Amino acid sequence: MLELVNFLKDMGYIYQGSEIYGGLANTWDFGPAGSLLKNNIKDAWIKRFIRIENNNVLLDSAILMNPKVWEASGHLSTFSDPLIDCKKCKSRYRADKLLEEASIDTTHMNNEDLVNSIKDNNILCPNCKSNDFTNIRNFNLMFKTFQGVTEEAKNEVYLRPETAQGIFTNFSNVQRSMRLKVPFGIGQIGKSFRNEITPGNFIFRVREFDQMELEYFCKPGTEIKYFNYYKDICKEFLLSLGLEEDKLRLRDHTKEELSFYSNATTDIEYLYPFGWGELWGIASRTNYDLTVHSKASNKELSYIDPLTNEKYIPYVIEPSVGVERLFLAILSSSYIKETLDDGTQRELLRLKPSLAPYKVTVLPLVKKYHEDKAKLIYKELSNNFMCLYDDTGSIGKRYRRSDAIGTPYVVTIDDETINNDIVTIRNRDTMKQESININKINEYIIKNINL
RNA sequence: GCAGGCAUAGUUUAAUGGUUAGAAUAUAACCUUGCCAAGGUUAGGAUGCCGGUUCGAUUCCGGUUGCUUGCUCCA
Repeated sequence: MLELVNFLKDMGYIYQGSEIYGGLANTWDFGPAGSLLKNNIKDAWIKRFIRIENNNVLLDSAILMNPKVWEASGHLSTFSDPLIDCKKCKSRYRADKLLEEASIDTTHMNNEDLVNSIKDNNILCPNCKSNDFTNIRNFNLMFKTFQGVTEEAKNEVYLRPETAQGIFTNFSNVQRSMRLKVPFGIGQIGKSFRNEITPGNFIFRVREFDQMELEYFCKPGTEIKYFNYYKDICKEFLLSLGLEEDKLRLRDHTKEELSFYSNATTDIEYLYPFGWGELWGIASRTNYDLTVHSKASNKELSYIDPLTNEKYIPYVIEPSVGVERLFLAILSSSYIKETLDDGTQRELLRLKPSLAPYKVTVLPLVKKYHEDKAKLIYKELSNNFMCLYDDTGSIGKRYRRSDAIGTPYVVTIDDETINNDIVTIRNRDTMKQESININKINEYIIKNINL
């Protein structure tokens, strides 16, 4: 993992956030190569879940929303933990967890009840066995900020902890303006923010992250069919991005584990360098979200079937994946240490060509003879792909550098190019070289890259 | 948030209470080279940050920040 982090920094993929000021915990910046890869991942998702699935559409809703949204969705109350500290040994616990461990039902308790119950039942600190606890402090996972010029409570707003609520609140707008018939889906890619207690594992758990969420609305009773359908295409999508089948597993949530609003949830997990971790959550959320928003806003959020005139609140299937987690999974599986014939090792990224930040590296075989022509070809190819130009060091070194950053093709310009317009193009995966006319380069690459 | 460990060029590292902190690799320039990390010359680049002890601190002490292992937690 540490090797990968260093390598990614070296290749311009990921740097630590605010590095020159000593960093800021768990923030990461995506460099030139990383930001291109991130965009390619998002493009691939849009292609598969919005373009190819014909009845799905895209949305880009605001990060800041009316606080009533979070009240209605339950995030203000249930998205927070009641934390208490032991005054003696400074250990920190969740008050409800402490009581539940003593088999006490906390379902309807507020903070005051929890404190009293801990006292009444003489619950001891599991660490030092004392019974001297602080009061409960609510730790809400949502970031709070202020809208407007004064920091008054009435202007409090939250950074969204998920993109989904922007979809639910726009359900009617989207359905009517695009004249959509159930079943249909609304997808969104955007930043979400969670003030996690314990972030870590590089970019796996961060406080600021990109989500790619789809809410697929369907008729009640058909949700399991679509739930299974999306489980399949999510997995198929991951395989198409180059993840290994034996590093993926589907894990169904048990009844106890299921969120209160869900009747089925499956996590697709990936075997990261640090172990198995959740990559993609696919949840059947019933009609919970639209129902609570309909009640809280006093707006009709149901759908009338145009054929049967049946009126219902649609059920929803939600496949939700974090871009950073997918990014890390893709890089983990493409990062390869290869031992060469002479015994030396090299590191490279064997990225799928469609995801590679740069598609072609253009090299003049000898700088002083071939530079002008090479630059001309580089400029021409840049009309169609992200390209890199490299004229420093030996030709072999430049081939290797191109491989390291994950570029699938190298075009080399030599005397043949100057005299006859013939270049050498080399494929990283097959290591095969071909001589082709400069007019055929575009065609050659498009043919081999599934854009 | 608690407890422990760690912190020297981009990376891997050496050394030291006292002269200019040494190397490898990477990077850049020039020469050479005509298809897979060749060679030569040269250049830039480091003791995380703040404070204390001391004539003098990268070294000792305290704090802080970051990383890391365990605990806690992850609707």
